[in-house]
Amino acid sequence: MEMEPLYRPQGVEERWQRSWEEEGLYRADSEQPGDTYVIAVPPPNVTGALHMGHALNGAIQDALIRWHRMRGFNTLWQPGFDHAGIATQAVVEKELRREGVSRLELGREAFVERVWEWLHEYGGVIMGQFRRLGCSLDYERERFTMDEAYVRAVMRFFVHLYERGWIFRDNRIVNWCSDCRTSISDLEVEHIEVDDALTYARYPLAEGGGGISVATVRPATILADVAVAVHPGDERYSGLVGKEVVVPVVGRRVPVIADERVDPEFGTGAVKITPGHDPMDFEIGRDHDLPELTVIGLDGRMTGDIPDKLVGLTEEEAAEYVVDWLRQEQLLEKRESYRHAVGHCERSGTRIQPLVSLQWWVDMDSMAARAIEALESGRVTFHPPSQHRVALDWLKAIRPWNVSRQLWWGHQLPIWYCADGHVTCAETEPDACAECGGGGLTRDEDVLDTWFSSALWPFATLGWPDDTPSLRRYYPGNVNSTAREIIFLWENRMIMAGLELLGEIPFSDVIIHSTILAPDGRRMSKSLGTGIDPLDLIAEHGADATRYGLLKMSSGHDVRFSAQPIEEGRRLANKLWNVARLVLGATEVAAAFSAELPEERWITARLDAAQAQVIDGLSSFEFSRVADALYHVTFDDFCDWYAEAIKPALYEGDARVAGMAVATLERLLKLLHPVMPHVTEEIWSQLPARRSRLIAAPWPDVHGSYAEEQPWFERIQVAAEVFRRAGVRGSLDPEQARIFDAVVKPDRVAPSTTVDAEIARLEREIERAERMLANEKFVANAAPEAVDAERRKLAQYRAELEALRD
RNA sequence: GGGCGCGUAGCUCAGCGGGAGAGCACUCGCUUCACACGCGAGGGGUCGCUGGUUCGAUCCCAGCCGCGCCCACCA
Repeated sequence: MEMEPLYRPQGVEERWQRSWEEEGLYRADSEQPGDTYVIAVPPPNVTGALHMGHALNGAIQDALIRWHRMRGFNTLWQPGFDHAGIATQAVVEKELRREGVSRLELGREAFVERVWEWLHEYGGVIMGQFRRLGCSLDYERERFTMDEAYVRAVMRFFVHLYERGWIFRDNRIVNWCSDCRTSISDLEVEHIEVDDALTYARYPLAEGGGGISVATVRPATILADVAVAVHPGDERYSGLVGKEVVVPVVGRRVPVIADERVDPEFGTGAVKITPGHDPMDFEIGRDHDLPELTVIGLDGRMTGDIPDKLVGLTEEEAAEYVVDWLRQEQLLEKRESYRHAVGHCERSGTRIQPLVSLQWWVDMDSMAARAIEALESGRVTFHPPSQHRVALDWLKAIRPWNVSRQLWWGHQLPIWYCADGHVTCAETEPDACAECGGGGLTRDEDVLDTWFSSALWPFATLGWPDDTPSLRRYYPGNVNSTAREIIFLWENRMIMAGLELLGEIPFSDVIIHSTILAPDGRRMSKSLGTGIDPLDLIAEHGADATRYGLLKMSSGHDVRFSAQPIEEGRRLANKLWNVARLVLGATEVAAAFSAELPEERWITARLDAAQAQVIDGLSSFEFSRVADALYHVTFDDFCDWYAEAIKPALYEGDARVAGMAVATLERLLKLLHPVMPHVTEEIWSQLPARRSRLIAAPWPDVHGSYAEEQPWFERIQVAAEVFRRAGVRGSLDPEQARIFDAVVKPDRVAPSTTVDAEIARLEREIERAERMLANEKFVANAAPEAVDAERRKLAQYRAELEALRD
C-alpha cells in the first residue's frame, strides 16, 4: 500500500473498526484463560447521541481495555443501553404531540408499543458512534434494560427487597413534576435561584386578639396549614405554645406547637406548618401527629377542602386570592422580595411541587450500612480520592428511596391488588392473592425509577439472576468510569445492589472523570448552544486525534474544551505515520541483530522510560500524563533524535540498522495503541512479515538494561545534528555553514552547541548543590537522606561534566 | 447553609519544598530526498493578594479576593 506523506484518518479508521469487530477481536470469551479485566459501560440513554462526556469516557475506558487486552487479560467491555424512563417517554410524547395525539388518547398499551417502534427505528444510534470512536466493546453482548432477561432481574431485585421487608407503600411527600406528571427523585431535582415574594400574614388567636405572624413564599398553601410552629426556646412565643390560631381564608383552628427545627432567626421566628406541601413541614407533621392536607393536585390545580371558587385555579391565581383576602381582613403585614433556591425538574425545567402522595419506597438503611462498611474498609477506590468521602457522606445520610413513577415506559411494579386491596408481590403475575387467595388481581400502574434497574447493570448484563458462565467468570469487574453527577444515582446504588444480591462490590475502582466545559467555561449544553459534537471532531481530525486530545485535556477537575490538544493528536498521528514511512522505506531489513549501536541503546532506554510513564499513568488513571509521555517519546526521542541519527545508515541501505529501527518502531506502536489504535494498527499492518493484529499483540517487556546510559544521549544529539546538517550542506547560509564546518568531525562525536548547553546545565546543577551543601542550616536541619541525596547528585554531576569535557 | 476544587507564559494546562515547564500562539531562520499537520533557534511569567511556618515556598498553613462544581427540607 502506498503511504502518502499526509496521514488521512478518514476511511482508515472505519476500515479497522470493521475489521477488528468482524475478526472477533472485541469478543470476550469466558472459556478462554487469563485473569479477567471487566468494565461495564455506563449505559447511555437509548434515545441519546454521543456527547463530549461519552467521548471522553469512551476514550478512557477503551485505553484501559486495550491496554489490558494487550497485556493478556481476558477482557470484557460490556455495552448496552438504558431505557431511560422519563427521557424516552418524553421523546415519544413529543413526537405524538406533533401528530396531534396525546398519550392519554392513545392509551397505555398502544403508547408502549409506539415507544418500541420508535426505538427500533431511531434508538441506539449511540452504539454506532462508540464504534466510530474506536471503542472495543464486545458489541455482540449488547444489553438493554428492557430486555426480557433484564426485566426478570429487575423483578427479582424488587421481590427480594420486598421479602426483606424493605419495600413499603406510604403517603409521603415527593417531588412532583406537574409537567412530567410523575414524582421524581431528589437527585433529579435541580435547585435554581428564583425571585419570590415573602408574604407575612397574621394568624389570629382562636380565643381572640393578637395572634402570630408567619412568613411564606407560597400563600396558596396557607389553605393546607395544620399548625404554626415556633422554636421551643423562643421566649417571644412561649406563652402561645399550646393555644390555637385561625388559618386565614379557611378558618381552621390549628395548634401552635414547638419544634427544634424552627429557626427563630428567620422571618418572624414562627412558621406555618403545611405537611402536605413542604418537606420539612411533613416531617414535623409526622412527629406531631398532624393531618396531611393537600390543596394542590397532581395537575397543579387547586383542589381539596377549600372554598369552591378556588377549585381549579392555578397556584398563582389562588395565591393572589389569598393575598387579597389577607389584605382585606388586615391580616397582611407586608410583602418583601426574596431570592432563594427552589427545586426544579431537571428534565422539564418545571418548578417542583412538593406534595404528599401515595408511592412505593425502599428503606435503604440496611443496604447503605453494608456499603458504608465496604467503603470504609477500602474495598473500592475512588479516583480522585476526594470523591470517596462524597459517596460515603451521601450513604450516611440516606433516606428512603421513592421508586415508583407515574409513567408508562419502564418496568411496571411487580405488585398486584386483589378486590379486597391486599397486596401480592411476585416476579410474575400470580394466580391468586397471596393473602386471601382471591382472584381478579390488578397490577399496580406505576413503573420503577430508571435507576432501580441501572443499579443491577454490572451483573444483570452477565445473566444474573441465572448462574451463567459469564457471571461466574466476569463478576466482580474492575473499573467503573462515570461523570461526577452520577455518583449517587448510580455508583452508590450499584455498590449497594451488588453487595446485597451477590455479596461483592461490582468493581474495585471508580473513576470520576473531568467534566469538559465549553471554551467559555459554561456547561456544554444543547439548549445553551455551547455543545460541541465529538462526531464533528472525529470527522475533522480523526478518532485517534480526538481520543488523544480528550485524554490530554482530562485531569482531576473540570476543564475547558480546547481544540488544541486534538490538533496536537492529529499532528502526532501524522508524525508517526511519516516516521514509519522513513523506517519502512528502507530497502532491506535484517532478520537478526547482534551488536547494538549507541543510538539503539539510547532509544531503548528512552522507550523504557516512556513505557514506565505510560504504565504509571494508566495504572493511576492519570490519562493526561499518558498522552504527554506518548507525545514526547514520539516527537522528541523517536523522531527528532533516533530517526535523525539512523537516517544516514538507512540511506546507505544498512539492513541491520533498518531491522533494529523496525523493531523499535513496533515497540513504539504498542505503547501508542491504547490511545491511538487506528493509526498504529494501520502502520503495524505494513510492517514486514506482520500477519497478526496490533490490537491482539502482546504489550512489550521493558528492556531495562540501558536505563543508566544517559550519556549516550549526548552522543546521539551530536550525531543527529551532524547528520542532519551533512545532508543539507549545500543550502546552508554562511553562518550555518560556519557552524556546520565547526561541528563535523570524522568520528561523528564532536562538541556542539547542544553539548555546550548540557555543560551549562550541569554547571548550574553543581552550583546549586554546592550552595545547598554550603548552607550550614540545611545540613544541620534537613533530613539526613536529603543531604545525602544532594551529595550524591553533586558527585554524579561532577562525573558527568568530567566525561563531557573529554 | 454544607462539601470539594481552581486561580502558574497571550490561550489550554502540567508541576506542588531547593534550577519556573509543555502544547498552541508569537518572533527569526530553513522550498533539508519521513513529515511545512515539518525542522532549528528565540522572546514571553513579581506562579491571585496578604501574612505565617522553614535555612529555603509557586509548592505547606491561615486569612482575603475572584471563579466553578456538587450537595442541601430556613418557611
